[in-house]
Amino acid sequence: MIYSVRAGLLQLVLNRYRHRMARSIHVRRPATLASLAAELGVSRTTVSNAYNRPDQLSPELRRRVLETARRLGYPGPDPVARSLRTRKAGAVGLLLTENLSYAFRDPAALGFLEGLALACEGAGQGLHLVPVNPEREDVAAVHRAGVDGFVVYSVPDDDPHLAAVLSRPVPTVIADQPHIEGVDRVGIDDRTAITELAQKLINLGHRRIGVVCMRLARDRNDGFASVERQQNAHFHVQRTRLGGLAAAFSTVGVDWASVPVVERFDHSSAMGASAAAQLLDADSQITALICTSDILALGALAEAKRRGLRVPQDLTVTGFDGIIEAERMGLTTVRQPVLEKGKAAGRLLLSPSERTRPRSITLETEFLPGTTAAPPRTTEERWFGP
Amino acid sequence: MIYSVRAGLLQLVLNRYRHRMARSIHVRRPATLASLAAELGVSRTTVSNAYNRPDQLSPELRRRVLETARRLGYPGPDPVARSLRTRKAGAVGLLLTENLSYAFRDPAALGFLEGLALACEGAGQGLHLVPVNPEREDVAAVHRAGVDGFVVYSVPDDDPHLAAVLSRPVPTVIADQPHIEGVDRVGIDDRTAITELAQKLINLGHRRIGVVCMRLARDRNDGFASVERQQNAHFHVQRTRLGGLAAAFSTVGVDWASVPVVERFDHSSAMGASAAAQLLDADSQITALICTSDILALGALAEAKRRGLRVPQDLTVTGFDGIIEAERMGLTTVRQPVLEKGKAAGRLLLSPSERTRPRSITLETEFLPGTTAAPPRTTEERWFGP
DNA sequence: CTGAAAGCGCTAACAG
DNA sequence: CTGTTAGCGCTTTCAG
Repeated sequence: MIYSVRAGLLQLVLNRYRHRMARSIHVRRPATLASLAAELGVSRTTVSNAYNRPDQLSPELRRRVLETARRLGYPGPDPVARSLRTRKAGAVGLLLTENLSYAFRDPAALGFLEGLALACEGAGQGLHLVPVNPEREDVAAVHRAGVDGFVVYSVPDDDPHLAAVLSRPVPTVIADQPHIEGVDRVGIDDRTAITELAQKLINLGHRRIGVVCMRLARDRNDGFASVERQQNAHFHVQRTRLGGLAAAFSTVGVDWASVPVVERFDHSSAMGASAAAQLLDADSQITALICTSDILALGALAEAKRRGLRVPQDLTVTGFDGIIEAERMGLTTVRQPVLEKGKAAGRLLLSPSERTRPRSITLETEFLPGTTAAPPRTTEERWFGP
Repeated sequence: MIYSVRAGLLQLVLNRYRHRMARSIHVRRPATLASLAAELGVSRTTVSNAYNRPDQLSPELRRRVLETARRLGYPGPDPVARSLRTRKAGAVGLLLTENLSYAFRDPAALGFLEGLALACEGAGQGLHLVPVNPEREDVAAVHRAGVDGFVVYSVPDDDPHLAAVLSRPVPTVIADQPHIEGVDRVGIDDRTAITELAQKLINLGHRRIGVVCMRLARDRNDGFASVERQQNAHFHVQRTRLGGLAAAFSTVGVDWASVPVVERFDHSSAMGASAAAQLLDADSQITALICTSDILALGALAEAKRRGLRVPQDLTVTGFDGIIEAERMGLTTVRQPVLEKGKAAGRLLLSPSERTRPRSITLETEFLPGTTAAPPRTTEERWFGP
């Protein structure tokens, strides 16, 4: 069986290797490029060339070098030493706000990650996920990362990890937030996108609204957010979306200070549901719930259902992002091209960075009408039916 | 506003930094630990200590060092040089079969990734995703990765990247497949799990079955898989599951050679659907479709629906993995703890590797009855209704 | 096609 | 608490 043969071969290679290692550990001298050269009686350059520039030596000699390498258990040039010498690590670092694992839960972050991975793959670059332990502020991990550049995905303005990244002498691209002058950026026009959405609701007649948003700062505040807190939010995206809503609704006479905005630290649909509940409990006359993300909106939808409120007849709910699940549910939302965003970030970082930096890429968003927005019911309808 | 103040500060730091860089690029001599020491009139050790062992020098001197560093635009010890010296990269490499981006599509792979990321995070280690361009066999990326160890996730027996990983003198853990003697491993007992599932179907009375499986080798074969191909499959997991099914059904007199097994190269529910169609077209008397993954099973479910076949009354469908979507659909399947698997892989790699290697961790699986399996209809029922 | 020289930037003993 | 000494393992001109 072919399989057996191949597996057997692999096993063989492996055993031989382990054997060498066991010995080298003992001898305390794992083969190195220099020792290999010595053994062969050639210069280090030649051995190096055997690996990196096959055309720089005779096939015969190259064969001999490689053969001897195998015999001595030399695993090829050490990547770290090579990186030090060439000043190239062959990898880009990725910094995320949350636990690494958070990114694997949020569809929008996942889309971004996929796009970025695609770009890296295309360029043969590794993707180094920087471990950010949310408990202790372990900025050290940023300094330890051997990478040629960083992509920073959606962090607060005052993130210490971001500061650490910027202090490193490598190119950096920030996705979404924060906006920092002089640093390459890729994102969307949050202001325009949220304004369009707000206008739709305004046109439908909504004036009494409630807002559910993501965390506004690094401190946890699961509850109402004052106007001041909104304006001082450390997350550019949330700040802009709230600001856009405020501006839009103000034009039709809504006093923003009277609009309840509920914030949630953790980004999950369960939090969206509890936030919606808090809003509805505080003011049962609310006709529309505007959520700054689809995840939260999905939770709001669930809460509405739990209360027996029909959407959109009794309550309008909107989201933001355009994740597949939202689309499947017919959520009224704004779609942003997350995959493209990731690719663009990668391209920006890996492209031959001309001296024309900083560069900024703003991707298009699209309003998705969905089926969860409708004109508000009048008070009468509320009591006596449509 | 606090925000403005902080943002302003960051901006300041940044500008100063860019300024230095612009200059250093010109001078062609970015500050280094040595130059900093010279400037300060102290030894390199002292500067190094200022960063790595704060308790080894007076607070005052340390302050001076750090202050001068800032002034000179010294970004702190170069991570690559440090890695070369300390022989620690502070990161683990992850090798996946497919495009990096594939992992972000498959819920099972994603769960594994999350678990692994969690483990790395906990240990303050970075996670270096190795770029595997499926087109060209770019084994070089494996050699270029500056990591302290590798986790290999579910690759074929003869994967050249795996061979490259094993040739590197760092610890390695293989998740799922292949099984290689002498290499640490974490996985499940596929044989037992699939046997339990097969037994359930057998007990329900199924004898005429069809099987949908994932790719069996590195070459594309979207169609029926001969028994020989099944036995020679280069993917241990698929080989074992098919083998388990064959053994179980043979005990009740089913001739495995007569059981149609359809293979699909790409792992998607669309492929599951087309495979199911192929099976049903070939033999309309099939009473149960056994799929070796939930993704494929979900597709089979869709195809059954498309044909107006009721599940489980007209057709039994089973999966494998226990992804959330499958659970939501009530799929009869086997759940495996993917998150735990990832964590275990990370722990295994990062734990103080005693000389008791190789180690192997086998995680428990759980049969999920679901609602997509039922006794087959008799031929009479098929024609005349229940 | 091959070799000699010159570090890349840093840390780790081990003495003071 | 501070400095001296020695490389980590490799690539890269620049000559032969």
